[in-house]
This record gives sequence, structure tokens and C-alpha cells, in this order.
Amino acid sequence: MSATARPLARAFFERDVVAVARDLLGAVLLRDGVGGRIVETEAYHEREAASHAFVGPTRRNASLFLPGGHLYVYRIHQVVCANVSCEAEGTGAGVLVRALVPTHGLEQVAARRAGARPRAWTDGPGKLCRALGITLADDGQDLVVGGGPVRLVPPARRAPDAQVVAGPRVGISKAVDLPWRFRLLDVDEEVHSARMPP
DNA sequence: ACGATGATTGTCT
DNA sequence: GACAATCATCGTC
Repeated sequence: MSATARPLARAFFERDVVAVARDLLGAVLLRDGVGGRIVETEAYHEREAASHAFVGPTRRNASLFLPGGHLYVYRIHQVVCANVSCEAEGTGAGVLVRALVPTHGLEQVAARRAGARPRAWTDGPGKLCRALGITLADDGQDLVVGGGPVRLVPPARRAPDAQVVAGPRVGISKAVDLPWRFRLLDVDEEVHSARMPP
């Protein structure tokens, strides 16, 4: 990773949340130097019923309404998940980070995910937060200004369309038709798909 | 103050 | 693939 990597600009996040979800693929998410390359995201917007922001601002979802580039961390069941707020201040929108490939601090990741197989270390939104040590205390952090424990390093270049697959979001019961889930095809995933056809 | 409700995960069949 | 675990948040009484 380049030592000169700057954080993404505010303008990057203050765009259509679906575009940001797409363009975040390949970015590296780190907490205290532990993390990896984002390979799966989902977009959520206040105008559709699956979004936490659909009901308007509450204490829990307040971070979604902050200016683009803030962290929204929430708890679901026994786990926490992380989003990055998008679009203008006052608009409830965010990108859920669903999966990443660990590239930094593998020892920490392995220790925090002890018991799980390496393939399952960070292949879910709750799993990756545990692996990186992201907690509710990180909610509301501004990733553009920086200074906090969480960093988001932009991809070297926008992932080519040929490597991106869009599809319906998972784990929800409303607005299930919107194709707002994005996955980055890894070399490893391609190999895996070739060996295990659907 | 009380009850319904998950943007999930791990385990068992 | 199905299913239970388990608790803070939020709306309602």
C-alpha cells in the first residue's frame, strides 16, 4: 500500500449511493492497520423500505444522515455491521460493507476469528467487523477528515466493469428487487467458480 | 414499562 | 438449506 494514499474526498461520497457502492469495490478498509480489500457492498437509501433510514432519523441511524463519508455502525442480533454514509447531509443513505479479503494484519484477523475457517473470516458484514475490531464506538467517525482508528484507502483505479457483478441485496424482506448489491470478482473467486459451476 | 423486530451467524440435517 | 440464538432499538401502551 502506498504511504502517500490520501483518504477519499467528501465529493466521492456525496454522490448517488448506488454509484458509491459500485465504486467502493477494491478500496481497502482498515482499523488500526488491520483490514483488507472490499469485495462486496450494498446500497441503502431512505426512499426505499429496506433502509434503516426509511423511517426517518432516529438515535440509532443518525449517522446515515451525516455528510457523506461518515461511518454508520449498528448492532443486529449479536453482531455489528458497518456502513459509510453517502449523499448530502440530511439525506439518509449509506453503503453496507458486506465482505472483504484480508490483506493487512492477518494475525489479528485470525485471532479475532478463531474457530472460523480462513475463507469465512471476513465474508459477512458482522464477521468483518469482528475481524477488524470495529465496534459501536466507531459509529459517527468521519473517514474523510480522518484521525480516527478507521481508514478507507481508495482503490488504485476504479474496478473494471468486467470484474463487477450487480444483483439483489440479501438478508432483507422489503425492496428485494433492487439490484443494489455489488461484488468484485476476485482471481480466487474466478478460480473457485470455474471449479464449482452453479 | 412492554413487546415486536431484525441490512446475521453458526450449527445441525 | 433450515433454524434458533439473543438483545438493543423503537413504537406503543
